[in-house]
Amino acid sequence: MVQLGRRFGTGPASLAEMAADEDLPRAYLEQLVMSLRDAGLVASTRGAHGGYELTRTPQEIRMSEVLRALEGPIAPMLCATDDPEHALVCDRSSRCTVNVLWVRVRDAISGALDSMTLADLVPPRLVGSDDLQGALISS
Amino acid sequence: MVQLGRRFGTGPASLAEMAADEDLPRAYLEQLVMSLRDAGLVASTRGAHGGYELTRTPQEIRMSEVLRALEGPIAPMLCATDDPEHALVCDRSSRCTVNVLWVRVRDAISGALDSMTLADLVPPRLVGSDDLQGALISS
DNA sequence: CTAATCCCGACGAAATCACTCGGGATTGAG
DNA sequence: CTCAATCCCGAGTGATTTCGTCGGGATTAG
Repeated sequence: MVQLGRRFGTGPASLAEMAADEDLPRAYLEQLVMSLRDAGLVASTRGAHGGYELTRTPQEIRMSEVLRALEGPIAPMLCATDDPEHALVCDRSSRCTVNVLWVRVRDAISGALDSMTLADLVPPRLVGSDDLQGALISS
Repeated sequence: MVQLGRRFGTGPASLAEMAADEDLPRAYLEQLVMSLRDAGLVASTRGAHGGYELTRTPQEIRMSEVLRALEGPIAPMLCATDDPEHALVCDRSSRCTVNVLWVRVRDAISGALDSMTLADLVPPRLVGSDDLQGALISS
């Protein structure tokens, strides 16, 4: 996703390119990207010169969305999951008082993940190139 | 630990008792308790009528300590671990910008875990017993 | 002495993770 | 039209972790 964030606006990037850049096996990367596509975070273009690209700007993509797409609902424990669909009541729930702890932990994680967007992780362009002369002063 | 918190001050509890109360296999519970003992959270008494008990009051035991004892250092990823001993720099660290995210997540988890003590999870004694008549009004 | 209890190392089944494999479907370029 | 590039997708694999079992030794109260 950071890859795609960096290339945002320059057209689709193929799996082969990304795999080379990130030094990940192409077939594995494919699986990950399919999850991201299913979640609506990236769009694919099929056929020659196809590839993947973000469906929104990096600023608009919260890391919580990315993580949920890749790893499923945020849930430090089964009894404290994000997703009401998969809410699971364990058979100990009557006696068990620990659930409130996991809910707090989950909310802490969600908060941290919600507070960062993909843009926060896309490495800033290195200064020094001549098209950015005023950048240091103006920012 | 919640078990032991409830029994705090009433002498050691044996594995057999706790296993029955919590409906966990005794042999497995044993492993967990050994970790807690190694971490100094519980003390053991050997021999007949032996067992385990907390070494501090429930109020003095942070849940972060319990979790670290049972699950190891708090680390959503290897590159963002709590414990400087086991700090591991992954071979992608030069290109990878995601580390800051994991550090934030880790700190969020640590914060949540530090903010709760075992006492927060020990179920309050049920009211209605005659030695607590004024409790409802005074609280 | 003996029964209750902790101590401890080894083993095992099931789930998960990171990944591979093989082939089918779609599309742009020549 | 054809072909190469590319996405689509289900199935399989090996390492690791998790949750648990097993068997026996050491210690101590009664």
